[in-house]
Amino acid sequence: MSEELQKDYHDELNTLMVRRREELEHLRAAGVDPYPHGFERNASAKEILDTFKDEQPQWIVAAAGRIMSIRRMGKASFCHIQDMTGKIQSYLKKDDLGDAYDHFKLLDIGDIIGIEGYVFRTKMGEVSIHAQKVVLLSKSLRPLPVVKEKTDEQGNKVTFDPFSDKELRYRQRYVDLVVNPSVRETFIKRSMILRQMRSFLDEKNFLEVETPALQPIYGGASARPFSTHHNALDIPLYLRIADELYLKRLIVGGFDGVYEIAKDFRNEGMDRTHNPEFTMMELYVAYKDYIWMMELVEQMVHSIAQTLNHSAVVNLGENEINFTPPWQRLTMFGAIEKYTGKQLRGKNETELRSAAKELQIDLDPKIGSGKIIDEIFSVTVQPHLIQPTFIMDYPVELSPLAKKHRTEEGLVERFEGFVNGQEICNAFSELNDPLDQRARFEEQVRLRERGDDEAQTMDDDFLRALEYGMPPTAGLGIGIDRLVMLLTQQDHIRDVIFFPQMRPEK
RNA sequence: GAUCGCGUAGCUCAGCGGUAGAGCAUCUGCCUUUUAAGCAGAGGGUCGAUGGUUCGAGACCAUCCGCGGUCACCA
Repeated sequence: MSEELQKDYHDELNTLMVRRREELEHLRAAGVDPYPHGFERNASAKEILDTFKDEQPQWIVAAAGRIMSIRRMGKASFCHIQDMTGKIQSYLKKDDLGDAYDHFKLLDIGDIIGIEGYVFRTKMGEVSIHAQKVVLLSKSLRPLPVVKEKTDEQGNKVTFDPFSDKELRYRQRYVDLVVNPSVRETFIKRSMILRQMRSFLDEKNFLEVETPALQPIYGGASARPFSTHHNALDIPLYLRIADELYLKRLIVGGFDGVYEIAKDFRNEGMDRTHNPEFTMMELYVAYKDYIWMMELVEQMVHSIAQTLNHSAVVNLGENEINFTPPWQRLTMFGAIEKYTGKQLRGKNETELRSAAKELQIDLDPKIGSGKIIDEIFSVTVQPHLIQPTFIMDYPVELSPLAKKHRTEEGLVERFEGFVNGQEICNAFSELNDPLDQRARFEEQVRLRERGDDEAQTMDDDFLRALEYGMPPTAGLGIGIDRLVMLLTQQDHIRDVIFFPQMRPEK
């Protein structure tokens, strides 16, 4: 490295990084382009390992990837390179490579190289590439965490010094992905889940659409929004907390089935199951109701599980979860009765409060009867809902956008799906009576005035749309991140989001 | 937001008042089928930051920053 460069970097770079910059200069001096423009590959690590047969004629492959380990033995070396499909070993010999072998000696773990050679099996039995050409494709200037693996006598993989610092893993997800193969697998599964969901919905001829993420009036859920400002219009705007009201406008507009997979944003706390931005799938289908929607959810989730694992069963800790339809169906009041012995249907607020007290549930004195029932439900019932279960028919106060129950006074046609004690979807027969909807909004406005800052706001344009007439419609929302957590056995939302929200560094 | 815990070499960690340590990685030498390669040697740190206590602080105290767990709010 030139003295100037060294001086420039000396204060801020550790010796490992200075060292790599020096190697870069040596390679350039030797006429090696450390950042060439491409490399023609014809095999992946996995293909080579899966298809190699010892008795086959010589098979020349060209593979590329990141160097993950090097074992140098004087005039010959072994290294492992890793591509998207896995790792493959390569054997490099001075006799075969000449000058290129000397250049190889300047390479490090983390560099990206291309290797051409024939596939063989080493004395120790590992399928490897006997290199005839090696070319540097990208010189790495930062040391990669070195994670070593060994296979013990029982055939189990033992990992040494895993890259495990959570802060580093999330801030530098690119490193996490390079070094922790299971992380890469989880995100590949996330993609497969989304792909299967789309193909399931597309096959039913539902139309994938896009609606505004920047909204002058936010609605469709009970949550606090992020707010921002549009300079040219000089108006406040909100990041959407849900797509619901826009998608229903599209049903008014004459589409029979629309869905959107999009980010929603909610300005609330973060924990195991909450990230401020998260992915939601919402689906609306004209001329259908919530009973129809339950069957669709069962089928869809089952088809996703099946595609992902070739099985309807997912192992989650001690539980074996079976997604095979039909799922258990319970009404909300029926479920509470099943797990507490108490029948709360038709009880007034005072009676509900005393029931809660008997169950040793502390309640906020401000909340009304709907929320009291919800609270009792989530404490006494929800943890028991391990196998996929639909809970149906919620109190009207909890659901200002859902249609009144066709027979049960005071309830709405709504269901939530629960798996492993967690909610995975929310759906209802959509409220399409414009006068009823206006009254529900007015009730929400009253709640807001009483200090409930999560109550929904009046949306006059949405009401205008309903006044033109919306067909009977079934609607559904599925939190994609939580579904992915379930199907990939991750217990933190951060582990299914590539770049979870973090405080900025420094 | 409240509360508890953590922050030491590139990575994973030990040290808990008395000269900053280990393994891997890195560098030098030897080594042409190794695989946590091996053998011999070497370098590498404002111990998260700032104040304080002390003859002396990585360690004790205070404040701040970052991360994590739990609770609250929520999907």
